[in-house]
Amino acid sequence: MIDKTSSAIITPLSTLKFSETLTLWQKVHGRNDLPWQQEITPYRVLVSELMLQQTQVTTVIPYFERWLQHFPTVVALAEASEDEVMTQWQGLGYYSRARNLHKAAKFVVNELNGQLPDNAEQLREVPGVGPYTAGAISAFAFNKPAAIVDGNVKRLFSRYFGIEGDISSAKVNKTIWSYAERYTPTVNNRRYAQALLDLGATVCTPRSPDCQQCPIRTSCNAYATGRVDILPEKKAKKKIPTRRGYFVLDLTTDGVILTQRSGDGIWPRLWCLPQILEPLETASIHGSFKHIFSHYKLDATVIIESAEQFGQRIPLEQLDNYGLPTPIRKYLNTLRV
DNA sequence: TAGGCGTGGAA
DNA sequence: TTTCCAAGCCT
Repeated sequence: MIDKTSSAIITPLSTLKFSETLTLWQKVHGRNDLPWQQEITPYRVLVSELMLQQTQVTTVIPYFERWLQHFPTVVALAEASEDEVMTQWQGLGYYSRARNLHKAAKFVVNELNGQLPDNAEQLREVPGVGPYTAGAISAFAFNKPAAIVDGNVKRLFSRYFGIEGDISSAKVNKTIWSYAERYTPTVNNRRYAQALLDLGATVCTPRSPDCQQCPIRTSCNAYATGRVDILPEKKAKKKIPTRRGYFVLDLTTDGVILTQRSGDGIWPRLWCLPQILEPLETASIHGSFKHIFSHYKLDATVIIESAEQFGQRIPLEQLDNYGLPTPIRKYLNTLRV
């Protein structure tokens, strides 16, 4: 006897059929020419995964290529200076990732005999490697069974299984991980993991998903119930505040005064114009710029003032050897013309 | 546990 | 112009 209430609800594919369908789809429609998918090594996967945290593929590609030129091996990275590391990372954002990657390289060389572990549990001990990245390295670098849950998987699974509730909540997160683990195949994990990300990034997109191209739409809960545009559920975002900032410009023919910021707050360990709380009444304004961070807007004023005591003078021609925040670099570049 | 932490591309 | 948000992690 068929239960009328449940017969209206779509039935998910079996775990085996699910992974097989996605894997076959990926082979034809997925991304298989990304730089970190060639000459696969644990180090290359580690670098790519740290760079890809909250950052789009097209943004990462040039940084990844340059990084591998400068730091070809995990040993080379472990032996590099912090300034070299920050210089190579400058412009990519979320700079704690750069320090974590540097720490990770030292950790691998000094504590792990130069070898990344192949399982998620041990990978979690590596600096900068969280639950997603641990699974990703296990699957991508070693082709081992490992669950991965990132923004793509959350969106894909919340729609496919019809999971309601705030997608950022701990409860829903736990539910998604549970599905992710249950549906992880025992073979072809590299391609299966790539399939999840590719499907989420190119078909099951946040806005205007292309359901007609989806290989699992006939068993998708959201598609069957007309909730593709409703799931995943997100709570309203708070408006970000605006903060005012004052930066000191002390420029002579010998160069500009820069100071290395602390490890706390925004732009940790990057070189920057000295920042002050309040300018003197007599200070003259050189210019201004605005910048938008993830959590606040910066309305910056650049003051002309002596700043010898705040930092060191650096010739403009040598700026490329220092890691500078993007808006500061852009501002200084306007002076060099 | 919720907020801090960048930047740029796309609609 | 505004808004969203992207292969998250750390504290």
